[in-house]
Amino acid sequence: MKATLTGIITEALHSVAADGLLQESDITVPFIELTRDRKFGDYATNVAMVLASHINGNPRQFAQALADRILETDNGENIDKVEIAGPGFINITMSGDYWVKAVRRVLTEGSRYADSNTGQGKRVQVEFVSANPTGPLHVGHGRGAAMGDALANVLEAAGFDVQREYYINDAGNQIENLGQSVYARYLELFGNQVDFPEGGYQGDYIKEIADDLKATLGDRHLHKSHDSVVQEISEYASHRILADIKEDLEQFGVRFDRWFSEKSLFDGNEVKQALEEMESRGHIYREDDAVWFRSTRMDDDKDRVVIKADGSLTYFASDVAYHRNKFNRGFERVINIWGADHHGYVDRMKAAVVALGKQKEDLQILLVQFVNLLRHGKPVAMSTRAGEFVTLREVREEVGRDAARFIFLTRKADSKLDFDLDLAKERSNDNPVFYVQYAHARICSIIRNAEQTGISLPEPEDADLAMLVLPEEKELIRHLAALPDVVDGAALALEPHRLTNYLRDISTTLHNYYYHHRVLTDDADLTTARLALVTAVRIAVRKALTLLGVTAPERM
RNA sequence: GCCCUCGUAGCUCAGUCGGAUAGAGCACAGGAUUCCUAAUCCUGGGGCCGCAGGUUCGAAUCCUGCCGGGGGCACCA
Repeated sequence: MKATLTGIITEALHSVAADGLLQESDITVPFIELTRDRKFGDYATNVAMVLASHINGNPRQFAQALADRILETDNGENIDKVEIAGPGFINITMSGDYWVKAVRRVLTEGSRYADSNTGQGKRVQVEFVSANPTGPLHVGHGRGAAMGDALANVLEAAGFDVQREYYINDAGNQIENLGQSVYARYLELFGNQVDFPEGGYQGDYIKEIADDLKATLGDRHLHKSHDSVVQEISEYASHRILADIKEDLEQFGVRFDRWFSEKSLFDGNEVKQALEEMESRGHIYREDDAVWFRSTRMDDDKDRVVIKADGSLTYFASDVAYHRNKFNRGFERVINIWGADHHGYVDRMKAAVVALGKQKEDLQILLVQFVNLLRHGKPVAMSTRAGEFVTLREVREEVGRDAARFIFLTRKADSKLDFDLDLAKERSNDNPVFYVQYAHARICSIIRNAEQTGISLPEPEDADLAMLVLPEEKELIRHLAALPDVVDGAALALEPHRLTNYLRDISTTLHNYYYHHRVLTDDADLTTARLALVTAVRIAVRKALTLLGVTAPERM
């Protein structure tokens, strides 16, 4: 809806420029915001002040001239009133007709409401979770999963062509380490005394895998050579863990378009090709028997080794190959969601992307901060090393998928998150998930009651929406009209948490309205209008919840 | 030591491209239900936006320095 206003103001600016008050070339897209205080009207723009340095005379005078043109341009169609305030704000009050159209649009567009073409079909890849298949997903991965999935949804709604990908680190030493760990536990099951590998995986799940190995294969592995056994067990264990990860993510409502294997990069010789490309572009040198990437040229702290002195490749080398592969697949933008512990990796990865001929901005890296789990108000101790951690599965089974996803998305990625397990389970207004879902269920309940008494949901054009004159109704409509901007903003800023804030706000407004006014009244026309309004609110709430990957229950 | 990041109400946090009197939830205090779900609503107190400079008509927001929390600094994965 704001687009209408943007168009009007832009046209008015050109008109003012034609009068000689402004250079045509100084015109930019005007910034318009929904006012936070109704006494400033519905929308406000600061263009007059922004352009202050380009005009003769003071901003207020310029604002007045522009205000006149705005009214002229609109010709009474959408705008009621334009006022100049403060240092040169232009406050605009929209007409009742404008708001009627806003509601009607929600009803007409339904689940497509708030979708936009901002992304213009640009191909974007979102890579997230990508946990090593060496252990179960923990809570931190859950936050990354919720974040990546919601972000992908939001980008899709904003008109981007999105692909969701999980990168499987199935080629490194950690897989071997996993195999060694399982092998050690396996030997123990046959009474053999073994030294558990240093830095091996400690969790109970390792013993479970060893148990299963014994159950299915008996002592077969006891008699093979150490190396071949470890390789076999590594593969078995990592496949099994990956299957569990996939199962977890599915239960969590997160799906991927592609599971990309690191090993495939080696099999396809792509790591070597990537390094050759970097070399041909002049970013590689040799020193101390190792091969280096001159990443300092691209703002990194220090140069990075890609081939070690012993001839083996670094983990970073395959990451370079992976990112080269991504861009070769035609993605214009690549977004990685990493745990905050990968912080130190950002600069070198961006350097690599630049070295491969892309722009620094083509790769965006979102660092997701740690989750601080609380039980009875106290932090739950976690240590991945010692195998003491709360898994995503445990949290999901305890608090439910909706609560977990919603809470993970209440904060922006780079701030730490307190996750109160007790609160997440609570069925009270303290629990934001229930609060929002209840708003949706409440509307559904009203609609059910209406249908039971023979009132059917109105068609958008049948309701006389001009009857919605209460301040609370106007507030609801303003929230409805804001959703497209919230979705676009969340997509462009990569901040899905804006939607959780939005949901809380519109839910508060709905609960307030519900408490003070009845939807189903004795006045048939008024009832129809109010039913149309709450139906529109239901559409908006459901849309926002869906983008976050949270269900919108019809009854609770 | 160097780099990144955060610092906003007692607590947890929003704050859109730099705008008008900085917002919300929790907690605390008080109140609301003959009627569509009380999993709800209303009212209230609460602030040196870490500190100091700078840029600007205007700074929580941008720049510099300092203080404090967190993270990162491998020929580890």
